[in-house]
This record gives sequence, C-alpha cells and structure tokens, in this order.
Amino acid sequence: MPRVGMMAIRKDALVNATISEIGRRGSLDVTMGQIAKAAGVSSALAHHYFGSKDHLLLAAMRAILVEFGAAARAELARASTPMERLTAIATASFGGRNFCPDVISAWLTFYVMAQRDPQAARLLRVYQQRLVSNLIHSLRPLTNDAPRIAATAAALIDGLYIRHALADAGPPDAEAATRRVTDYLELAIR
Amino acid sequence: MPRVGMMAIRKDALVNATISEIGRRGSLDVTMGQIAKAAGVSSALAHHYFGSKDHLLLAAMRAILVEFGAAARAELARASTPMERLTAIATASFGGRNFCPDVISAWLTFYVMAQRDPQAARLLRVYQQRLVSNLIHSLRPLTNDAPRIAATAAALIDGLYIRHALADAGPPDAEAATRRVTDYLELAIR
Amino acid sequence: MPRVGMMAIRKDALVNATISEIGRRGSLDVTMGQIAKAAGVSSALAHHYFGSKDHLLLAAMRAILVEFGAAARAELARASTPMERLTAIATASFGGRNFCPDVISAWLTFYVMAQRDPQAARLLRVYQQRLVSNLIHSLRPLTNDAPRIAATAAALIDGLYIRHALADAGPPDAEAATRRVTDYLELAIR
Amino acid sequence: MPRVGMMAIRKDALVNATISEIGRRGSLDVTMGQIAKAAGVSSALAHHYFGSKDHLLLAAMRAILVEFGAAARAELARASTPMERLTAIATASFGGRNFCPDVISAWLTFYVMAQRDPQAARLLRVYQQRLVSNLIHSLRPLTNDAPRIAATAAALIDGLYIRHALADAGPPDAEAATRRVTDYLELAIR
DNA sequence: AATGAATGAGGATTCATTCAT
DNA sequence: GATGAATGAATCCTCATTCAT
Repeated sequence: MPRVGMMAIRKDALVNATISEIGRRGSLDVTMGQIAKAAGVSSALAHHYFGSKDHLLLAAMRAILVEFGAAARAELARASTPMERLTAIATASFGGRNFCPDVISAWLTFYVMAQRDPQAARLLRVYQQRLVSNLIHSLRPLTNDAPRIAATAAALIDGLYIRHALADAGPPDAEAATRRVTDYLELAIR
Repeated sequence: MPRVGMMAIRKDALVNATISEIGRRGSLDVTMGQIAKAAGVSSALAHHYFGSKDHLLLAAMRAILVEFGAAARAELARASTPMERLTAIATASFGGRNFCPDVISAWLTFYVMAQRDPQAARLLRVYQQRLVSNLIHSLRPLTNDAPRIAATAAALIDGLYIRHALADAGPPDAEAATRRVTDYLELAIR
Repeated sequence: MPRVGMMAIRKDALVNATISEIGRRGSLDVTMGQIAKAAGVSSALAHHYFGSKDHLLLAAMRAILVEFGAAARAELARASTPMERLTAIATASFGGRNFCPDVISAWLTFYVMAQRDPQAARLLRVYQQRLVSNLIHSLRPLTNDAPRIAATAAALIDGLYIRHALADAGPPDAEAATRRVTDYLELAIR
Repeated sequence: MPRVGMMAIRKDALVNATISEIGRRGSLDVTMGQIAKAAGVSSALAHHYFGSKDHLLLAAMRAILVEFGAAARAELARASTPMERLTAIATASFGGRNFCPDVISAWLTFYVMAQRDPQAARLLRVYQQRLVSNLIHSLRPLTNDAPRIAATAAALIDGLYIRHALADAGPPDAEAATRRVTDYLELAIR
C-alpha cells in the first residue's frame, strides 16, 4: 500500500539491510536481491532509489562513516582535557554499533571496494584523515611528536578492527580494544 | 636430477598469477579466466589442478603465508639479541614481496574470504598466532608484559598494512612502516 | 467557448512527446518513462490515458498520418491541373513537419512496429493506399499506365525517406526530394 | 560433444539464426536467448563468440551486405553492355535470399539500428554508396545525368524493399520489383 | 486529474565448471 | 597433459504496468 513519503523510509531500510547482509554473509558478494529481501522490498525498488548496486554500497558506507562521526563528536563533547579527548576518540572508534561483527565485516568490505572504486577510496580516506587529525589536535598540547603518534594510533585502531573481523570468539571486546589504544597513547606521550 | 613435472610448474604459475591478478585488479572478483590467461594456460587446466576456484585462492594464500614465514625465519636467523629479533620480525613483515601493492591487495582479499571460508580463516589465524608467538617469544626476556605488547604490535602491523592498501601515493614505504613498529616496541619495553 | 479538458491537452502532449522522443533517440526503444517525462507528466498518467505503450505508439502514428493527410489535402486544394496535383502530392510528402529527422525516425520505427502489430500494419497500409490512389487519380488524365507509375512513384517517395533517415549531413533537403519525384513523374507521363 | 573447429560453424549458425529470427519476429527485439535457441546453442555461447548482442547484430548485418555484394558481382560478371549491367544490379538487388521476408525485415531493422549505432550506420552507408557508384558507373556511357539518375534508382530500390516489408500478400515478387527499376532506368536514359 | 510507490517479468551478460577430444 | 567447446545458474538492471492515495 503505497504511501507518500516512503522514499526516506525505504532508503534507510535498504542501507541498513545492506550493512547487515554484508555482515551476515561476510562479503561484497551480497546480491541486490538479498539486500532487497532483507529490507522487505523488491530489488527493482532498490534500483529505483539508488540507481545501481555500487551506489547503494556507497550509501551504506557513507552511513557507517556518518554514524562513526556522530559518535566521535558525541564522545568528544563530553571530554575536557586533552587526554580525555584522546580516550573519547578511542572509545568512539570501538563504541556503538561500530564494533559489531556486522559493521566490521562491512568495513572490511569497503576497504576492498575502495581498491577499485575511486569514490569509495575517497570516502575511506576522508575517514582516515579525520581520525588522524582528531588525534593530532588532541595530542598537540601533550607532545611535540603529535603527527607520528597519531598515525601510529590510527593504524593501531584499524589493525584492531581487522583482527577482530577474524576473531572466532563471540562478540568483539570493545573495552579491551579501547584500552589497548589508550595504553599506547599514554605510553607515547609520557 | 629429477625432472620437475609440468604439474609443479603449472601450479606455481597459477598461484603466482592468482596473486598478481588479485593485486592488479584489487579485488576478489578475479575470474578463473583472467588468472588462467595470466598464467598462460586454459582455465580448464586450472580446474584440473586445483579442483575449484576456492582451492586455488586458498593455495595462493598459503603461498603468501609460506613466503612470509620463510622471510621471517631468514631474518630471525641473522638476529642474536632479543631486540634484534623483534626488529627482524618487523622487517620481515614489510619486507620482500610482502609489502607490494599486489600482495597487500591479496591480503585484504583473503581477510574477506576468511569471513565465509573456514579454511581461509584458519589459515589466517595460524599466521596471526605465529606472528604473535614470535613476538612474545622475543619480548619475554625484555618485559613481563609480553603477551599484551605482542598483541598490540601485531595489530599495529596489520593496521599499517591496511592503511597502505588505501594509500594513493606510489609504492608503500616499507622502512617507515618497520620503524613505526620498532619505535612502538622500544617504547613499550622501556 | 468549450473549455478543453485536461485530457485532450495531456493526450496531445503525450503524442507529441512520443514522436519527438522516438526521433531524438532514433529507435523504438523509447520508454514510457522518457515519453512521460518529456510530456511533463508521470508515466502512470500515460497509461491512464492510453492503456498501454502500444496504444500510445499507435496514437502517435495516427497523428503523423493525419497530419500528413491534412497537408496533402491542403496542397491539393490549391492545385487545378493534373500535373499541379501531382506536384502537390510530392510537396506534401516532404513538406511540413514530415521531413524532419524526428518524423523520419518515427516513420521508420512504425514500419518496424508494423512487422509485429497488425493494427500498425493496417494503419501504414491505409497511408500507402491513399498515397497510391491519390497519385493514380491525378495520373489518370495524363497516361493510361497510371497504376504502375503511381506504384513506382510511391516506392520512390518511401525510398527517399529511408535514405534520408541515414544521411549524416544536416537536415534533409525537402525541395531536392520533391524535385526528384516530380522529375520522375514528368518523365513517366511524357 | 565438443569438437575442435566448431567456432566457424557456430558463428555461421548464430548469424543465420539472427537473421531468420529477426525476420520471423519482425523486430530488433529479438533476444539472445531466442537467437541462441534457434542456432541450437546456449545464449552463453553466443556471447562467448560475439561478445555482445550488438556485435552479433552487426555481424548479421555484415553477412547480409556481403551476400548482397557477392550476388551483385556475380550478376555483373555476366553482363557485357551498360544496359545489361544496370539490369544486373537491379536483379541482384532483389535476387537470391535478399528479397525474402526474413531479410527484408532484418534490413529494416538494421536501418533502425543505424539510428543509434554509428558502426551500423557506417555499414549501411557503405552499401548505399556502393550501390550508387555501381549505378553511376554503368550509367555513364548512356547519359550525362548519371549521378542524379543513379540516386533516384537507388532510392527506388530501397523504397521497393520497404514497401514489400509491409505487403501482406505472400512472398515478394522479385521480378516485378526488378522490372520496376529497369523500367525507370530505361525511361531515364532515353 | 494525477502521481509516487512498488513490482514481476524478462533480458544481457558473466563465470565457474564440465567434458570430449 | 592440455584445451576448446559448451552450459546452467546467477546477477544486475530495465521497464511496462498496477494501485492506493
């Protein structure tokens, strides 16, 4: 029963379905049919709204990145000291829906997509740069080696992600991952 | 002098072609046809030798892991002090053919494959565990926090890999990556 | 003054859009969506008014044929001698909007449609017969071989159309085409 | 049961199937599946050999054009006087397999295809030019108005084709069509 | 009168895989 | 040992068409 204003609802549903299906199946080889079914619509509608599979994938990626950005901003808002800010960034990285197997899988998948899709690569680089510059900004008052430490911390975060994508033992431990990053940062600025 | 059969030659060619094609195209979406052509044989032969695409992919993965293991052992053989051993591991991680865009892409791809193929996952976990236990072994004389530091260093290595998979600027800088890891290790054991 | 309902306006707009879109894209592969958009309405409305794509195509065809018929009648009304009547028919064939690339393309398309749609075939045959009988009627006073000459002239007209559908050089030259037909007719009745 | 050397056989079969299916269905809307089935192979094989539907269509077009060219040459070889040459051209135009409903339909279809495919347009123009220049060459000794007469005759030939594409009465009458053309030519050079 | 929403059916194309030679 | 031939199954995508509003 078609109602007016379904577009936004359907788009959201499709984006979410994309993420969860990628997560569930653990690969880019999700078909539009699977995604559409998971969203409760026909694959034709998915095309109608997104134009192509790549566009839908990109939209899903963007959604994850946006969500991560929002989480980061929220955490940062509560921080006052530089060190608190650093902890906030680490917490945001592994917090919320970010560190679920679903999203980790999707993340990995996007890295792969970025290998051939310039737009995906751009999107991912924006995320990376934002992460690094957030870190640098907070590190600056604490050390004069901010850029290098930030780069290392960023790589560490990505590495922890990837390692968890492979872990067989239940849900990933966000706290442990966060602590690993903050431990490094504390060590580095001392 | 035992004459090497065609089989071994072809298998090698196919495995190498697999790696380089994955690298060149930057995705799992390499077709058997592409691989076979790159190896100079028919795709039917690839099946004849490997049974299926997944098996060939797995063989390629195994080859990369073996090569990495050999490099690591070679580096370690030249090391005498614990710190030298740690540096050797880092060097091996980013040395040889390991840190070429080709191999990084393939690596990424294998992580994705591991999401759905248990055998691939197992293979990758073996690598991870070996890396970690190598690190632990070398760290033990230097610190009593070896497991944690090793885990962090391993994640850092993986993170540096992934970050380089996305870098747009020419060939990855192996030395810089190595230094980043040794810097962390030195910091951690101090 | 009877106010024309929306229906007539929309139907006209759709028919015109059909012709111009067929012309613009040069093929039957025009979609209802394209036509509807060009007419400034939704594709659902096009269905509402015409029932199906075939019906709309048929209506467009009919419109072209009607327009051609009107042009022919108008030219004929001004003619008094048999030879003037023949010239009038030729002029009408290539005059007005008839000889624009748009309409030529549409014409071609209708010929193709007629291959499978009996109604379209019937429509086209009506046009052909009218053209031939117009020619015969005007030739009768001038020759006793009217039917054959008329048939040849009609084929010549169609042939000139089709040749111009392919010409790459700008807009078709209506005058030259007309002259070619009258030249033949003058030759034939001499 | 795969045998070596099937390629040429299959390609031929597919090209013929393309022509006959276009003819049978009377439109470009023939599917690869229909063509392939008519050729007794899978649609995948058709793609394997021709790369795409457009390429197959083009190949079919080329085949018709080649066949026509061969017929024309054969007829011309038997002609000695200029007038005989002209008759030969007309005969070839409507002779052989050329004037079957199948081929006429295909021909029409190619005209439509030429509206959007530059390669198809080029092919068709080559045919047209060859026809015209053949005519001019043979007309030259007989008149000093060769180009104009040739152009008219060429258009007439195309027109007769198109008119026969629509005729409902059984197989087209090649002789009558030929005579119509030669009648015109005789008239024109007198 | 008019449309956004939605879909089923179908089409081109790709690809891993099999098989006879 | 090696390959050309061949295909079934699957995927993305398009489009005419329907329907509730």
